[in-house]
Amino acid sequence: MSKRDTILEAALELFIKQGFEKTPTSAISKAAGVATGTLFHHFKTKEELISALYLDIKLNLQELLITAINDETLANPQNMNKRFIENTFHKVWLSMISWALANPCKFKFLIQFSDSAHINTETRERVEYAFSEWTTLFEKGQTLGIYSSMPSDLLVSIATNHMFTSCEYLINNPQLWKSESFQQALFHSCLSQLTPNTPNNQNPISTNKQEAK
Amino acid sequence: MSKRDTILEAALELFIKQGFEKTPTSAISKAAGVATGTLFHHFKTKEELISALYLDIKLNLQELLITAINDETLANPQNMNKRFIENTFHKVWLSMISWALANPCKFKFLIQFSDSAHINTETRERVEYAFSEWTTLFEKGQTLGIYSSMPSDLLVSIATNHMFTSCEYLINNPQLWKSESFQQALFHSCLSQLTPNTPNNQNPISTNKQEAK
DNA sequence: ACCACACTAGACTGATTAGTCGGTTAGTCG
DNA sequence: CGACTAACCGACTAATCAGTCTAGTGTGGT
Repeated sequence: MSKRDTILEAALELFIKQGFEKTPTSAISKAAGVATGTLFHHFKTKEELISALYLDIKLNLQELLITAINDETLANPQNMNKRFIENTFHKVWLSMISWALANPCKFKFLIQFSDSAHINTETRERVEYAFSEWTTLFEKGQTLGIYSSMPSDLLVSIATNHMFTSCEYLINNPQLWKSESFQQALFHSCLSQLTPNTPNNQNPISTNKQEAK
Repeated sequence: MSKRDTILEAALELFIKQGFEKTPTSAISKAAGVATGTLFHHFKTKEELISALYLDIKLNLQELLITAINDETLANPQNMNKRFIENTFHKVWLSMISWALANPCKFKFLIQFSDSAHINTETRERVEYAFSEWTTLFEKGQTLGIYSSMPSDLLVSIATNHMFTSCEYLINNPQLWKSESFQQALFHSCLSQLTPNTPNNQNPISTNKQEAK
């Protein structure tokens, strides 16, 4: 592994344990087993190191989610139907949680520092483009009536945050993920917050399926 | 207003704008219009200032939510029925959002720093007791079958995060809150993610799989 | 008038830390 | 080989910042 990656890895671990402030660059280089000079050879400033780490992680995740969306799109060319949207959404959901469970440190980093003032706007913007595909998916779903008519960016936030919450919980309780019925319940929870407020799912007595359109 | 409060207010504003690290105590005292000595007279260390600010804000919010729960409890002595749970939940939800809209800075502070390593465990624990009432409410709802049977602490996390997400969105789009139908849709969204997975609103993806466990 | 005390002030200091610099090593290519 | 370059090293420095110290100030009690 390159020294650059070793430094990033050491930084990630220290940052989520102590935060940016309480992690001097000296501690990072020491943990990575390199000299201060090496660290500053690869990253001009501490801020650049933080940005690089953020980008590394965020791009890694975004690529995964984009892949999930595109795979589904390719598998289903006439992609404006209900079934397609539902499948894609489920696939993204699954990718997200699997990634978090496989990369708990990276996930924690995002949770802890996505809102942080240390990540500057420019860095953040270099990565947000991926959300457009995600937003498009919701807007398609809205025109088909399977999602609530609230603003689509709100739907995106709600869905994303539900996933984040789920991931956080699963990292602390990984055994739950083995249960098929739990997975279903969790996905149902995520999905149902996006569905419109129809009489149907407000009143459990009715047995009619909703066949909108 | 006491100098102590002036300092806390200035600190709050600077912290959410720049983060803890980039806000030296000198900047805080300057913004508050007091001398360094005064700041350190009221707070022994910078850390203590941060903790005090966190506690101030968090206790303020917790008290509000507890009040919302208790008011409802007093108004409805035989409190084990479905209607009561629903009303209480709605009241808490409303209190939370109203508070965030009325105190956007405090709200942002919580969002940004609740997970931060700067808030030590001890400080955090001094405040978490309030969640027990909240958890109890969900457990009652579960025994009545109106909430999903997922772990109750997961339900609490999911509900809380939904509210936080909603608040964040509303702070940036306050005009939406004026619409009665939007409020209803948003509340429906928050509530429905907690409801059990009945055949009625079950998602089609899981229907072809074995449900028994 | 006088004291006691909580509060205020801001220059100062010791410690820490981001980042530099001059020099060494390791790899590459003609 | 020899010349060039990128990666690496760690002692050093300039700057910053948390927290101290000493010296007031205003107020209320006696």
